[in-house]
Amino acid sequence: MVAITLPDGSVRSYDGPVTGMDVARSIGAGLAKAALAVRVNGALWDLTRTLDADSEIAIITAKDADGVELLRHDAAHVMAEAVKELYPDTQVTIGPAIENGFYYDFARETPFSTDDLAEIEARMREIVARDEAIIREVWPRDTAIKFFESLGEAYKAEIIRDLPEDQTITLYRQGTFIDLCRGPHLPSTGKLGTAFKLMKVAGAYWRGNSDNAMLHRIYGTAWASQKDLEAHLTMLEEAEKRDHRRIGREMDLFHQQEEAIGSVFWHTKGWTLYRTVTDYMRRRLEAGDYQEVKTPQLVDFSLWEASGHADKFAENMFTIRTQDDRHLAVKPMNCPCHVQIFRQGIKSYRDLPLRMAEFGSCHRYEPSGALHGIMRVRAFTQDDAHIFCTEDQITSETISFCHLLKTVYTDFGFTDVRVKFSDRPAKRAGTDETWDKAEAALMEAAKAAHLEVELNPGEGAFYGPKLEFVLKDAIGRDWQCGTLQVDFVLPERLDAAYVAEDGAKKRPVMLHRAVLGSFERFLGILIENFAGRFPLWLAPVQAVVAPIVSDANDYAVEVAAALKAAGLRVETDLRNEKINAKVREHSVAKVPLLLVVGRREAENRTVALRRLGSDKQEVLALDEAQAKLGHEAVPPDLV
RNA sequence: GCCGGUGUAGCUCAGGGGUAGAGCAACUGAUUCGUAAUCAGUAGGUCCGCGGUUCGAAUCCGCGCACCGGCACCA
Repeated sequence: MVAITLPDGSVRSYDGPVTGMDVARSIGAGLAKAALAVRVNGALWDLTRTLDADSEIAIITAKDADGVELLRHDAAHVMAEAVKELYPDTQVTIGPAIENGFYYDFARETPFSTDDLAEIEARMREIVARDEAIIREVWPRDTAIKFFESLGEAYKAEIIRDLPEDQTITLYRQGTFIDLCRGPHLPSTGKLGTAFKLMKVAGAYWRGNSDNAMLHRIYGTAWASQKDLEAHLTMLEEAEKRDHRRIGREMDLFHQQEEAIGSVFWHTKGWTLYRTVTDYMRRRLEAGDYQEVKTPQLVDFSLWEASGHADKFAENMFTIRTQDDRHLAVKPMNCPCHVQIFRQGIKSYRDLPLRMAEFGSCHRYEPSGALHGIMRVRAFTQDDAHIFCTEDQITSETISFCHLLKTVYTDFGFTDVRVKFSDRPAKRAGTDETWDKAEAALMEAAKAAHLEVELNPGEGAFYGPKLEFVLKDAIGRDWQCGTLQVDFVLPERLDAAYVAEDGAKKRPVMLHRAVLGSFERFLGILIENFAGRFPLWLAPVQAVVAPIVSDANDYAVEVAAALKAAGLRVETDLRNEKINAKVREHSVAKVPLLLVVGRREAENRTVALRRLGSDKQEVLALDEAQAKLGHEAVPPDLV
């Protein structure tokens, strides 16, 4: 007898061993048809695996997140089968499910072209129609290695060799295709359905290491239903429409050109946005008792050697040999310079915590392939600060930083924030004892700040562990912006010290922190998050006054002056165009407020206000509009 | 940096060994109009750059550059 407990708590008994499929069938034909896999005591299993002990199980269908993930994983296998049928000389490597879809990496001489995708996808649909049973097989390790080698599948053989000795080796067979896989899988290829699409080809290094061979990756997307697939494709189109490079051009915010690769030419409207953000941050920093500084662009290379940055990042620094044979670097970051300011004069424990902020203009020679609009550039400005403090102050400083961060993100409209904890990387400065101390201190501070952190092993900075703050935008994409890093190493290397209560010389701890990251990138994120439709306080042009007839021009100019006096960024549109055209153009230009004035308004000293995104009008007295809109346009920290 | 793709007017794009094309935008003129495109006309090009093939190259070939999508990188 086997007793099976279902998620609702009910228990079913079966004579002898049963499979997940047997249980699903005994519950109902509909469920049996929809079943993709089964969760057994918390682990996902194939439906065909035998349950020979009492278990708690749940039948997984495409309605479960796990079910969709299995679907995507199967899509990868079906794609591999299709590729092997069409191009038998191709080796298969790995092919996991990922967010929204799947990919598979193939090794072959000739890369796939986008034109091949249609053919591969058509073959995948045939394989789904064949409804091949997917069968799990357990193989002895050595036999499996020999088998894959005999097929010429060197990568698969290598994967098995690297698996732990005690790992069960499972292969999955569908039709004539057989693949090494941990599983589980759907019962047959037909269960995959038709809601998938191959998206793009790309290069990818074997095992993610750039020293290894480049494989050819095909990305696809797969969903539980055609409707979900279409919704996803629509979302991608929407994402493309909010591309910051496109909106930057359309709204005349900035441009980039060949003569200054990886740099931004900010146009007046973009720079207005930029200044609005920096002005806001400056006020927040002042309120948080930071002191602002400015440090040199060109710094002798020896300082970067002393800090340890040269060891790791020399190739990514712009350097200069001067006429008098000095070796300078354009600063790639601000921390060593801040330590130089800290070192001026004698610092006492009474000076701590000392919060030193800089809108630090930095240059890094980023690899050409990394550049991306204004999001990843070679010239950028960080909202950087270093907090020099004692070990005892790490917790309280972390708490107040988290407060600042939350306030700022909320003001910019981001409320969904995740936190990652990145600990020691393989290549690092400082002793293990120092790292133990730094990691423990940061973790404790994170707990005290009531943060729920996800572990991100091995991803810390070379000088210390870090918290990374990831925010979610309006269409669900993640952006890593804020960071807080604990550093016991740099103060030592650059000889920063303060005099403690007992008169002894001590090392401060440095907390490296940024809220936005870089202004360039953050503005890119803002542009994409709002799709250019900025909240009033951020909009480069907040209001346009548009007369209907030229008789109202003088009054329009007067209205604009009144709004300007109330602190708004306002333009007039006196062109000899119909009001329809003006409404359309300023709506397309994403101007939040449109004030239309005709003869009626000029006579009554009113304005007809139309807000972006609405086709309704509100007629207000000019005085009233001035007060009301002036109030609405105030940045959130000044309300 | 690596793999693949793209590069034609300000923008979106068509064309393709024989005088460079459209729509929108721009400019000029007319129109004074009540909430998402008024009409007419004019002008606009190193077809990414450099070399090669050819009587002739924007088109074919080679090299380079930039950008786009990934990978790797991200102090």
